[in-house]
Amino acid sequence: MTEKQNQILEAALHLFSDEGYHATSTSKVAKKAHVSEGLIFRHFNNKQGLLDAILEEGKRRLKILVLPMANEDNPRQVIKKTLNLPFEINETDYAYWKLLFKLKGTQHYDDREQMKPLEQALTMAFTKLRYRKPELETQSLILHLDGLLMSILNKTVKNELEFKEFLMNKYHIDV
Amino acid sequence: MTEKQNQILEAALHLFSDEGYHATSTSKVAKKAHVSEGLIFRHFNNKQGLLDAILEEGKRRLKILVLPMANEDNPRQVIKKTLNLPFEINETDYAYWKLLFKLKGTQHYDDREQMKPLEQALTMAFTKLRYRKPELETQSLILHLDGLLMSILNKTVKNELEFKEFLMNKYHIDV
Amino acid sequence: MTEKQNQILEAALHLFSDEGYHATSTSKVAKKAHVSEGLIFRHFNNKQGLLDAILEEGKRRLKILVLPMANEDNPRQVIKKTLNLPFEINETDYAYWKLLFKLKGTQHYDDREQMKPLEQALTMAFTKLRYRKPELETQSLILHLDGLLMSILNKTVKNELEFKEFLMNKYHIDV
Amino acid sequence: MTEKQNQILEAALHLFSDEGYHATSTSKVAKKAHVSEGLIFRHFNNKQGLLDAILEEGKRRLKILVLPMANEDNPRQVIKKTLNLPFEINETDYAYWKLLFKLKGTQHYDDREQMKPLEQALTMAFTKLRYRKPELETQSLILHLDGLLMSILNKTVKNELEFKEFLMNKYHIDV
DNA sequence: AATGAATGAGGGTTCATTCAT
DNA sequence: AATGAATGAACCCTCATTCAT
Repeated sequence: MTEKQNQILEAALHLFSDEGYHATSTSKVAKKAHVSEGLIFRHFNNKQGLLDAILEEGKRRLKILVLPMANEDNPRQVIKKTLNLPFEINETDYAYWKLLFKLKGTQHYDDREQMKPLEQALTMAFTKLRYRKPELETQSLILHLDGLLMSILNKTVKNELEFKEFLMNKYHIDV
Repeated sequence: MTEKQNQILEAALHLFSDEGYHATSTSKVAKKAHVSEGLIFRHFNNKQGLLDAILEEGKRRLKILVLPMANEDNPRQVIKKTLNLPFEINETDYAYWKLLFKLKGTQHYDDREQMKPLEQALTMAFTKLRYRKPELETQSLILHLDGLLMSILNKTVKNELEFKEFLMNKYHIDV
Repeated sequence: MTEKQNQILEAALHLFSDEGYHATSTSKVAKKAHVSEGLIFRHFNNKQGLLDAILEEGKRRLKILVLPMANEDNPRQVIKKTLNLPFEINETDYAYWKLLFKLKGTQHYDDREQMKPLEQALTMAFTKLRYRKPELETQSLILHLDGLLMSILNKTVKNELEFKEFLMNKYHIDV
Repeated sequence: MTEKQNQILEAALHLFSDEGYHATSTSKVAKKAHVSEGLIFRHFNNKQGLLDAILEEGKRRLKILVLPMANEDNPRQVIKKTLNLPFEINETDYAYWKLLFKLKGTQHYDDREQMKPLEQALTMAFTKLRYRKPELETQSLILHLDGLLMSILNKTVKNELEFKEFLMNKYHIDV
């Protein structure tokens, strides 16, 4: 992965995630990456190939993000870390998430595969904590997270900290 | 609103919501609506105008969807109806929601305005039911709903009925 | 067939036949036809479609060119008219022939179909004139014609009239 | 002439002659020659230079092909060898001829220079054989040959052997 | 109101060519 | 000599939009 390839990926990631895939022209990407337009096609074949490369990298990052939960034994810690996730998202991951949400339902990209370990960890945690329906509990928490994340990405959440505390309380977790 | 105008709006709604605004050309819309391309511009000025008209209609529908909750006095009924919302979505509204989710973060369309009545109704309900933090409870429920709706629109929900029951139980509501 | 469509076809015919299909850009065609580039694609779908339309018209013209021979009973007249063909080619047909020769071996365009009537007429004529091997005689004459035509199109023939007379003599035909 | 230069020339020859000069990209040539694209330009300056080199080699080969006729004293042998020419073309020369026919009328390449010796030999032969118009006879035979060659290159000749015999007979030559 | 021909800007992509290594 | 990254112009084509009818 050369320097210029990274510039292209970075520029494309931000443009795609801000304005959308179809609304972003390859020439805009080239300009933002300070690179000739032709270079994009030399390295990624075509625009879709560029998107694919970005999504592949996104998968990698998502896997890493989910790792701490999968490796955690303490059930309350699993839930706590999960709830913390949307609030501790960093600059670059931020863009990946935004892009993923935008592509949902159009591109054939399935993030559930990456989510599997998280689901399993959560179900295990809820089981240990003797919740009555651990699978549904997991499903519910993940949907909650999805909505929350989307809301954070669109900057429509006001009282972040207070709300996080509230969620923790719901699952009887000390902050 | 003439017959042809409706054909255009309908065609555009489904194309925009399925493939996305930028991925849909006005010529595709015209073809699907069995109408000349020029007519779109006569009636809606430009492509953005077409989208605006659709969103306006979406607002109207959203308002109607939210009405039953705003008019309900019984707090448990408010919550119940709210939770039922994503499971009872009809064919056409379906497309509107999908479109709205796709536009989130790009188009300057604020659906919170339409959601206000629902928020108020829920906060009122949670207050009546003596929840400790009614506002946060409302926020949480709405995020939950958002995630759920998105998941339904992308057809990634399996056990719909069971899950609905589970949610109702969370809020101590009989089905 | 509108006026502008004709302008496009004409411009393309001459450019394709002078410089070659691949060496001619659609923008050059548009410029020469005093027409916007987009119009080419509206009317002919794509560049290949433009070529196809030209070839179709070429077929039509070729058919007409061959008609007099097919309808002639007098065998010597058949041969005479055939030999006259390459010398009496008009301005526009000229371009068609040139194009056809350039496409030979690349494009899947078979002009033999159009040549069939000529072949039959010639074979009939040679039979009537009691040539020993009429089919081979026909084949030979047509190849001769091909070479001659190609040479004329490339302007490498000097003594046209004298040469025509010579050919006529070969087949014992009075000029 | 290094090994790689030859690979390039060979690859280019076949691609140019099969698909045409303009339809063949330098990258395709590089790939087929198992050579980097840059090398083409180091050795041949530019694409046109590559074509020129091929044509130069073609001239050389044409000269050799024509040599036996120029050196032949027996007039019937001159004609016989000439008529045999298109039927005995070898694999590589095949490609050269095909390319030459494709370039006719576009590139400024004059093969008549190379044909001169053949023309002279033929004219001499026809003179010796007391044909009435040796020059025209030569011209006719060469055109015939051209048409025949083109037809062979495009694989539209069926009964090669029979036809060759027929031609020989025309010039009273025993096979 | 409605059509569809026509436009010109911009789309993604390929091209011949250059340059640092 | 040889590579392959990099360029920018040009390629074919699609787009939103306008206009005459």
